[in-house]
Amino acid sequence: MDSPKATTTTNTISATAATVSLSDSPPVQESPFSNYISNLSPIKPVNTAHVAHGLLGINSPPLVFKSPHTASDRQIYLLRRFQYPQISGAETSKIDDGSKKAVDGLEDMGKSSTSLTSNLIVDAQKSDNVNNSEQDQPGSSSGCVDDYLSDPVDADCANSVNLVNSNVKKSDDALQASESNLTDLKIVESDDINDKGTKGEVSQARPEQDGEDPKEQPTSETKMEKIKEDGSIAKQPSHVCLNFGSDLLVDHASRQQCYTSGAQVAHPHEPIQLKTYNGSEVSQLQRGMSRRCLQFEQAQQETIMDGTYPPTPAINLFGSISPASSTELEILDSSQVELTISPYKEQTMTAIFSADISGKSPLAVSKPSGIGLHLNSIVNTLPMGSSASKPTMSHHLVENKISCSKLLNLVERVSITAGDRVLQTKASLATSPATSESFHNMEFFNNLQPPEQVTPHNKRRFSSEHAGNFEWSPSSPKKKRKKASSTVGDDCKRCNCRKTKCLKLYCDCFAAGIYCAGTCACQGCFNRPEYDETVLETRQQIESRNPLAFAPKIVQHVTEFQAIDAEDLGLFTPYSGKHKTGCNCKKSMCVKKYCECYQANVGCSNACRCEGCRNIHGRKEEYAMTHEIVSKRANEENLEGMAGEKLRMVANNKFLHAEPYDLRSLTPPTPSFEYLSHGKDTPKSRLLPGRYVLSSESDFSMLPSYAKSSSSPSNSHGNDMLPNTSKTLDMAILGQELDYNSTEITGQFSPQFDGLADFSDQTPLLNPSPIMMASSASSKTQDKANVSQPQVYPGSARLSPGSALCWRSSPITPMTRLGETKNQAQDSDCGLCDILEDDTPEILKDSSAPVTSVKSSSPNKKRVSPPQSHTREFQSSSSAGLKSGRKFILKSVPSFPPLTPCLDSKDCTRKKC
DNA sequence: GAGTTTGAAACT
DNA sequence: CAGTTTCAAACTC
Repeated sequence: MDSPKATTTTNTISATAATVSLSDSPPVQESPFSNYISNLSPIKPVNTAHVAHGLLGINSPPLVFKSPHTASDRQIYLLRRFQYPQISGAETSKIDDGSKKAVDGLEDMGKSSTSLTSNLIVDAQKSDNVNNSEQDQPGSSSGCVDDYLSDPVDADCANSVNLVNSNVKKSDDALQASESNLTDLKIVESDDINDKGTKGEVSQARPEQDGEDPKEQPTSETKMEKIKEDGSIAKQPSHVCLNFGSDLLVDHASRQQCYTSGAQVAHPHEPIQLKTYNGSEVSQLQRGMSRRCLQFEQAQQETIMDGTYPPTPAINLFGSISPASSTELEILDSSQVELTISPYKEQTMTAIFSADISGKSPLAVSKPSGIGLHLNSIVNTLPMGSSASKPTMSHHLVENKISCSKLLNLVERVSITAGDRVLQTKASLATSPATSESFHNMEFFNNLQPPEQVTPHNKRRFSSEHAGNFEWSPSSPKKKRKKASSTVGDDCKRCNCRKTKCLKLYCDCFAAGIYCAGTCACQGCFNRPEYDETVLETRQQIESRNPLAFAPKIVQHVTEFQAIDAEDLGLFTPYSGKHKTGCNCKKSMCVKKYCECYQANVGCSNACRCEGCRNIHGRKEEYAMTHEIVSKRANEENLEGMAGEKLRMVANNKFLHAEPYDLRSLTPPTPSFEYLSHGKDTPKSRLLPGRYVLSSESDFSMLPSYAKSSSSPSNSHGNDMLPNTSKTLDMAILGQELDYNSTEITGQFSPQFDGLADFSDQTPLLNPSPIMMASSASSKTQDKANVSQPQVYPGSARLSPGSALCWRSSPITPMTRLGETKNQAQDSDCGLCDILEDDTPEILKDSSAPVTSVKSSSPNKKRVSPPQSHTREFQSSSSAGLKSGRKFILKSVPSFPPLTPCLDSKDCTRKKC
């Protein structure tokens, strides 16, 4: 290394970077150094502006639209040049003349970028998602260098991306090539530094980097490090971002990156947008990080695009997909992701992001095609293989969270919200703080993915559908065949349809509102984005016949939390969920996957017409029993008027998430427990509790995916009142429900509960995620689950409101609904109630009304009227009242006394009875 | 991997 | 609404 030169150059560079950062982030370090540098380089101001552009640019279709940024970019570019030479070491002098040499630098950049990209690509390939995104981009911009030139910002981004990727991924090769790239990297770093300036603390970078990328740096990194040191800025951020991006596929990655700043992959398109949004918001938290992410992402995209794989090669993953479509899809996904992410992430994050996302979404919205997010599938998957689906979700979440936490300290929040898994993942990450986050992320992903092969999943999820069917169909029929197994990791379903063209409910994908993916072995599949119209039409037809056709079959009572925990523990908590329509098994005795209840890990309920039911998750008989018991309790409690108090409590928002847990623990004592214990398996005991006490919880859990987020908002209403919260959640969750609910509500819990629930499901939630976001992304635990699921769909659903794919999520107007949801709170409540009914109906219904089948009894009405009135009074604002009525009763028992005392007393009383 | 079984979805 | 057929997954060998 040219120590002297390098140092000087580095200093200058760092100074410039610092200045830039300063401009961006006012408070950033103003060391004499930076000042000096600032004085030296007039460019600084430009950079700052530039940065801003970059961020902004990110928002918009990233790479593709470069022109706008040119001016600022160029300036940056110049800076880069400076850095570039510096980085190279030999060319320190260039730094000063960087502007002059800009052209050369660009060329070099291009080369380096290409080399880097190639390297990166390799690494990226590791992270399929990243690659995919990148590839897509390439298609758009064939010439990296040119692109850079045209858009300095992009170039920077690309460079940064490359650097980041290299660092993060440790694709050593990339780094080597990066010498030339180093300049780029430096530029990026400078940006990072700027960001870091504020985040100096966060930057763990160096150590990590060094450790991570011993190879990489030979020159560039070392220089970079020096620069960073000089600037006292850590490079890590960039690295982090890279890492995240890679892991996260397109959407998630980008978003995550922004948030976490760690995402390696950075999906060119979406990520950028995300970053921009995030950046703006995040800026508050950590401007530097966000910016970096954004820039990096862009850069990556561009670099990827430009660099090595520009056009065709990139196609590898998505190649089949049309670039435009892919981009659009990605965008959509990103939007979705954002939504989902937000929920996953902490509320704070979510709140901010959600807002941003919403803003972004528009962009994404551009494309309705997307879609596919399979709320249904998700829902189904959760129950089915909660573990499987969750993992994926958790992964994303975790990743996102992780990055965020590190950067934003969101981790804690995440950990809280997230289930054990998240925590674990975080822990793992945390464990090796020194190591680059990217590493962690990488490892993390690897670990996570391995089981199910993240790449495929991710692909599906992210760009999923797009790529999916097209070229990917590598999956052997077996895979497809094994939905269950397949579902494991992915939430995605695989079908093997031959005659239905995947346009009937026979097709799991279609039924789940998801487009068939490449992993599907279907023949003559029309369930693809390409045939959106056909799909939508078909869906409409089916829905016309059966409005609930696409509604989730299973209403979950169990909270995701439970599921997650159970999974972690190896326990399977079953679910308090139940099959809406019930099964009709005659030979399988509900102990095989032929039985939808069993398949969903749900016990059979009154709705089932099965013969010789032996469902380990809960027998039909038991269900009835528990139902009765519950109903009785509820009635008693209701009578007591506990509900009223509880409602008040809820209003206070005192009880919230915690309660559910507590309730669970508490609830056990309740008769239901006993019953359950009888029931079948120990697990049941839990289940039952979940159903009863949890009813509220269960609601959460069920809703969680969608509603959970809402729960947070609902919190205000009063989480404590499980019912209330559940209601609110439900509301939020089911945008559709809201609509339906409203109608139903008016009707007061008309017997349609099932229908309602179904509606919620059916009606495309628009996007649970959006709802979640809007509602409140707060619910932590739920958020996780929710997030995971939502993420998948959100994008697809959103874009194509019409797209039935998302119907559950009700992609249609998630955002609007959100707002609506609140207003419609009442409606939502109804919807919630419906859901709840489905979920809790048993209990609640029983409690409130006869144990018999929900529909027949229309339990809602019974209870609802009285309690509702109360609830309404209390919570005039929200419609929760209706549901609250039911739930209140149930919940009231546990929640009240919160818990122990009351429960005990109650239990005792009950037992006595 | 092929064939059978099963139950939901679709049809009449 | 009930019965039958069709379908694809789940299961078995």
